[in-house]
Amino acid sequence: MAFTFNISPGSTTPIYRQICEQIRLGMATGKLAISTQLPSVRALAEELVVNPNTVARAYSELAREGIIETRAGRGVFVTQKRRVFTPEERWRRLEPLLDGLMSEAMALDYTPEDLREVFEKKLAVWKPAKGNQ
Amino acid sequence: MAFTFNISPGSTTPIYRQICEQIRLGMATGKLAISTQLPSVRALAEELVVNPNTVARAYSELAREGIIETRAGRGVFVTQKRRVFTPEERWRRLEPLLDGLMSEAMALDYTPEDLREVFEKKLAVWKPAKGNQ
Amino acid sequence: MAFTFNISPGSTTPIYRQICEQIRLGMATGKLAISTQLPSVRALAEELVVNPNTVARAYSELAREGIIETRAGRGVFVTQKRRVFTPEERWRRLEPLLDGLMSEAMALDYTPEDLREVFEKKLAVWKPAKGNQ
Amino acid sequence: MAFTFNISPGSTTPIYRQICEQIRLGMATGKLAISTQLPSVRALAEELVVNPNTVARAYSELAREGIIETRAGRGVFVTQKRRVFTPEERWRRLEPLLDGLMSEAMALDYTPEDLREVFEKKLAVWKPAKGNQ
DNA sequence: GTGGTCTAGACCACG
DNA sequence: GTGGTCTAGACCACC
Repeated sequence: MAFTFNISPGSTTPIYRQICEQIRLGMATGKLAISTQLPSVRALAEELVVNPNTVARAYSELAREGIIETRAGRGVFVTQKRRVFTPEERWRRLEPLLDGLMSEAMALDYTPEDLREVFEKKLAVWKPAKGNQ
Repeated sequence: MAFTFNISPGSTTPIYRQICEQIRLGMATGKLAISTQLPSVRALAEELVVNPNTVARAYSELAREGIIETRAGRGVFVTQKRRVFTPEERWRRLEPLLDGLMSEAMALDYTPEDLREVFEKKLAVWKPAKGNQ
Repeated sequence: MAFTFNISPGSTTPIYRQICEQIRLGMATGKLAISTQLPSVRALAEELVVNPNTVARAYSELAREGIIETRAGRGVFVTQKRRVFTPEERWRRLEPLLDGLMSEAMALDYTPEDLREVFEKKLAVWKPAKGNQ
Repeated sequence: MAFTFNISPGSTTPIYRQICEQIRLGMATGKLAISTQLPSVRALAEELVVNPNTVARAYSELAREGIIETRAGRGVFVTQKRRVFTPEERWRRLEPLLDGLMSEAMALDYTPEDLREVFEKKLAVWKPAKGNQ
């Protein structure tokens, strides 16, 4: 499998979250199909040169969301995604990120138009996800 | 009172950051005009039932962004926004928030269309900022 | 030890700022190379006999300037310097220091020639910075 | 007398210090000759729209340095400047400002050449002082 | 009265 | 172990 991870240890976002994002992005873009096997915690940790605990945390996060499944003794696999949040729960989680984005954008003097532009650009990267869900 | 704050101490986003966001939103929507005096550190701390240091931190953050001005012994004032950061730095600060938003939205099963919709709704709230700066 | 700090708690300049200056000087003179790890907040606090918060404040100041990088759980590292501020902002921050210097020098009866001499002497100490950034 | 003050209340440098600087600069450039009478505390406070205490503090600072003299019931006058500091004392006061300047300049990514240039420019403004001391 | 700095010590997220 | 956040309360400079 040709899936490669891209982690920047110096970023402000935690490494375990970056790993989560990479896997979600991989699924979204179709690079990680359902039932694909992911590298083991140990293997991925070695590949990314990070602490195995960090990888384990990322996997457990994804497992809690039903995105991946660890089958005892067999490995970690991408699974059909289940919808586990209520609409209220989803909004409760998303809204602060949206507020944070707007607030920071305003502080940085982005115009609404500029912000929309970069938003759409980013969205285009994620969009291929749709067909896969 | 002309401006009321709304803080949730249990949130994952730090209190000082929530204060920053509230003030930026107030400015963006025109509720806080230029040269308006903000509540004193101690007064706001009492109102929000938080430590004065927490408020002070929020204020100093905003001051560094050039959004407010603190005059020793006189108080804190809303000021004409200055452009402080280079374009590269602005993007460097905004992009991770955008990535985080996309990633979380996808994890929550938002479709790109849903996400765009809530984005535009939020943007409309902030947009009045433009004419006021 | 590769780098020693020199703090005077009785000075008019805040301790956290003295720490910043020491580190910037270290980098400027090449004693602190890029990707060098700095002492941990707690370790440096103990060494200087100051409160950990004071050290943390100095570090966060430098991080905001793009001079160092703090990686959660791993430590603080010297980083490649980024240009963070707009030219206007840079001058806005430098000019008052220059004015203060001139004013104080004149109050102390320094002649322009004397002042230039000590200026050049100090500049020579900092100058090695250039090749290192 | 045509001497006018120029105070910015929003600056980071305290107002009383700005007043001191203005008067020193006035003397330096010859606009305030020896024996010139300065405005009274009350009058200057009104002119600058600041607290009279602030003006009083500036005057007392200058008086302590022997730059001005308040003659009971007659007013405040510019006087021959006396040298009141030992060489060590002078250096002890000047050096931290010089260090702060260098450190900030380095943090802002000024090259030594750039810094020298703006230093010389500022010095040129102060230079006329020489003939007057 | 105002904000700025510092200390002391707690809790949490991250690796 | 690391840094980030918050609280509590002190002292000082400024107005």
